[in-house]
Amino acid sequence: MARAATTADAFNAVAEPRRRQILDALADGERAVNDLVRLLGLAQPQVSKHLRVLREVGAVDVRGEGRQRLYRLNGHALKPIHDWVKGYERSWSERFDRLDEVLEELKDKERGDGGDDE
Amino acid sequence: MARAATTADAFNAVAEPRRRQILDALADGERAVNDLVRLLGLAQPQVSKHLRVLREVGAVDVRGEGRQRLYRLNGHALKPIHDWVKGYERSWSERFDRLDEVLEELKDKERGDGGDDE
DNA sequence: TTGATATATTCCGATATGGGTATACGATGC
DNA sequence: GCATCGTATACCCATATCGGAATATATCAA
Repeated sequence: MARAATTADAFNAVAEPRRRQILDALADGERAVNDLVRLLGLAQPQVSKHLRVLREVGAVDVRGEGRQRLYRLNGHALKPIHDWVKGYERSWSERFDRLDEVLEELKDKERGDGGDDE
Repeated sequence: MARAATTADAFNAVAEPRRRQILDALADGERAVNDLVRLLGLAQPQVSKHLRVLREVGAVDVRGEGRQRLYRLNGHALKPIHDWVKGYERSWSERFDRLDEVLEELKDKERGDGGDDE
């Protein structure tokens, strides 16, 4: 138990730049493995291995077509990432800066009125 | 060159569940290390190490206060993640489903007219 | 059947990683 | 100065992971 599993979820799958490249390449449609090999300039086994990881977290689907294996993006698996990181959007979005100020003011007011719990 | 660097960017920093927990814990304000230790139920050295990674990718800032080290969230470092994953939002958002249909129709039409390249 | 093409799997070696434990370092208090 | 608290670092170990090369598997062609 020296190291927690890593490639088991979308966050880890996507932590690898090559895998993000693969997903990006699949963004505009299905692609065969060799197609990706050419696009990414990686060795074929490496690509297959990355695709396996992406498959295991559900980020891509496969479909056999003759001797080819066509991979297709399944962005649904990325939703958890989006959901998580969205919570931090306020940290960089000016749109939220103003909102934060307002919330602060409200909190102050509540405290002044009769805020108690917590 | 057997393995690419991993913890060097925000994607990797955040791939580790504990580190996400730490960020989540910092969401509502500065916290001292021991505070996080208690909150996460991890050993102190582990927490310090995770904090180091988060610091190195800029996801947290530190401030010395007496013998304490107060860590504060810096969500700005997470923006690249948000930006990247946002591009895939259409994959799960129904709001985009209809748009995709329309685009498909347009593509079909173009092909019928005089589509050629690729 | 044999051969070629497309892809997946296996084995290997190098390295990064995370947890555990001990220890070093810095600030504070006595 | 010495003890203590809060935190960071060093060291070790087990394992995961990546890339590379070789090989296995599947499909199609002749």
